Amino acid sequence: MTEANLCRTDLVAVLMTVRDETPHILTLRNGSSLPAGPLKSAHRSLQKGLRAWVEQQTGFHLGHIEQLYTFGDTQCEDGMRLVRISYMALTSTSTDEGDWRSVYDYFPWEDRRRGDTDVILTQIVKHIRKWSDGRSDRHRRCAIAFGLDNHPWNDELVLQRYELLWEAGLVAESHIKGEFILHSRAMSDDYRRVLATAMSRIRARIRYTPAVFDLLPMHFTLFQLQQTMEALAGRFMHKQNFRRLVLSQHLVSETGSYEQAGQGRPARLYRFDPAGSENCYLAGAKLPLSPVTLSS
Amino acid sequence: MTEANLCRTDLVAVLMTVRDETPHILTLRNGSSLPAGPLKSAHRSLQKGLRAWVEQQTGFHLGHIEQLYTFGDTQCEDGMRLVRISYMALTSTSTDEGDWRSVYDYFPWEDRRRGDTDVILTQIVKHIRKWSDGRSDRHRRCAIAFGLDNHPWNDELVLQRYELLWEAGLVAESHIKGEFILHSRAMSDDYRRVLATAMSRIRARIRYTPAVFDLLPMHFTLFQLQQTMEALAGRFMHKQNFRRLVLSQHLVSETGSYEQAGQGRPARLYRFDPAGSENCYLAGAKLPLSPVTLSS
DNA sequence: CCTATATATGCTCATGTTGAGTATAATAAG
DNA sequence: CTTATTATACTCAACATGAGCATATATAGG
Repeated sequence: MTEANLCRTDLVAVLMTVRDETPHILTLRNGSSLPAGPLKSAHRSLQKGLRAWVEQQTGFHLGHIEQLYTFGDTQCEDGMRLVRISYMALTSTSTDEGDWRSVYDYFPWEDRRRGDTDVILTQIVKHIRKWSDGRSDRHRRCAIAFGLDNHPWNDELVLQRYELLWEAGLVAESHIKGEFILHSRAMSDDYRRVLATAMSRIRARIRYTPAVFDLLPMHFTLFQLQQTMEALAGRFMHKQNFRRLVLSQHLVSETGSYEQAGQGRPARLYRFDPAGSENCYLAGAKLPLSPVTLSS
Repeated sequence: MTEANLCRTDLVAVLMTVRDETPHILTLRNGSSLPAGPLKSAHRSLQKGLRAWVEQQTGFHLGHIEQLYTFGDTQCEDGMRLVRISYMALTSTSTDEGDWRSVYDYFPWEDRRRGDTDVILTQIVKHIRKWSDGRSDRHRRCAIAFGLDNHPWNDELVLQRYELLWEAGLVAESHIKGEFILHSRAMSDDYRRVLATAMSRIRARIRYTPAVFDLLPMHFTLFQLQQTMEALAGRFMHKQNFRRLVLSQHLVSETGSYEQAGQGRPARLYRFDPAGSENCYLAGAKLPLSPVTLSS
């Protein structure tokens, strides 16, 4: 009964930072792999183990760490199952060391800030429509994922989009060989799916947790904050409204000093204010709850 | 280097349903354990393996299945690490078979619909204030988790609350022996933490995915839907506004028939409408994004 | 010094969403 | 017929959001 539950277990890390207004990840083997290694039993929790392992290997200080997903689909040569536990870790440390690559090399269709992304998407739509032709379930999934038929573009659906492209044979990793492969960087061992999971997760996280601040220096301008959000979301935001939103939540407080002037009026510098972070529900519980209060 | 990554791997399932306006879970060993078993290598993906395993063991049809978290803290007798991959599964099948128990037996403080929950919470606050006395970080965590100091009660923080109680030595499973233990049902092997994770997750899920409908029969009234949500959230909702919200999202469509009248005016019966489910962001992306549309 | 340009910041306003009710409709029980 | 009970419809103030205009403060070039 219990002889079958021995598995090889690996940790996989998506180490993310934002530089040059673009999210970057640490890669290995010429961009085709993510940092991964066997689970050592030295640490009490997996999370602590991962932190220690990555910090030791890379020398970076890690901010927010989050477990993503545990994959068990892979079979080893020896017939044993390989379980891979994936994590996302954020860092603001930017070094030239290590092979950092833009996330959008792997998902060019996810950066809606570039004007030419529409060209890629038009291409995708053409092929994916062919794949979903006559299958209403596929058609609906595509419409929702890619924002067709009056559906809005939902930037959090990175994983759904990647899986559709995989199913339709439009990426190199796919199990079927389509006659057309999208121009984008591939990865081995399904690591690109792990990366898609990470992007979905971070795009969701920045909305209602203060996770972005782990990607910023101690002091920053509101526009730097905005640009970091934009880099992750792959979308432009309305500058004045972004200010209003952030300031109204008291997520940041003024440092009193100003940015080293470049062009134009110098911007105020702010720091993250943890005291306001519990209000960081930019989105949030919109159920029509009746109020509940407890007298402390 | 690779000799250390052999682990025992177990699947753990939180099988949830709602009956009698209360969320229930399937338990074992007199309520002290959850269904768990070794990972068999028969199935291609973990998710499919779990579904087959639970459906075979229990005979229930499972709706929404979701991976919760992978725990690696446990050490076996033989020195090998035990990795436990936990899942939540929803079912609307209600049978008398199996040892189903109310979730609120394990977390009485989470059901804010009962008037006497305030008594429990007052008790908790008394002890937890003592524990956090003079430690501002602890004080802040408690305030946010338990809705003190003008913080609103956030029903999604089930796990945070449980972990605080655990740290403070107020639950039986705790590593430290407090002089006071809260009246609530305990579990072995940290299963209660898994359950807390599941409750946190489902309370988040019902807000912006149509997961609730997996807990309802095919046809239902709006008030049944509301009561199911209330059971999970542990909160009462405003009836008229709940209707408005659900109907405005086109999440349901009328069946044309009416409930078998009990008291009062008979209620219309509805069914879930998957066509509207992509609008199920009751909460959602409230970033001030600039609009993006793609001409299909 | 004056002007053009660039950026930051402040403010307005129409529209939509939410919280908290009041009002009305349709049934059962007495 | 009256009352109790539940379902459903509608109102209204407060607040949040999307979109844009207006002003402030810097640099660069004449």
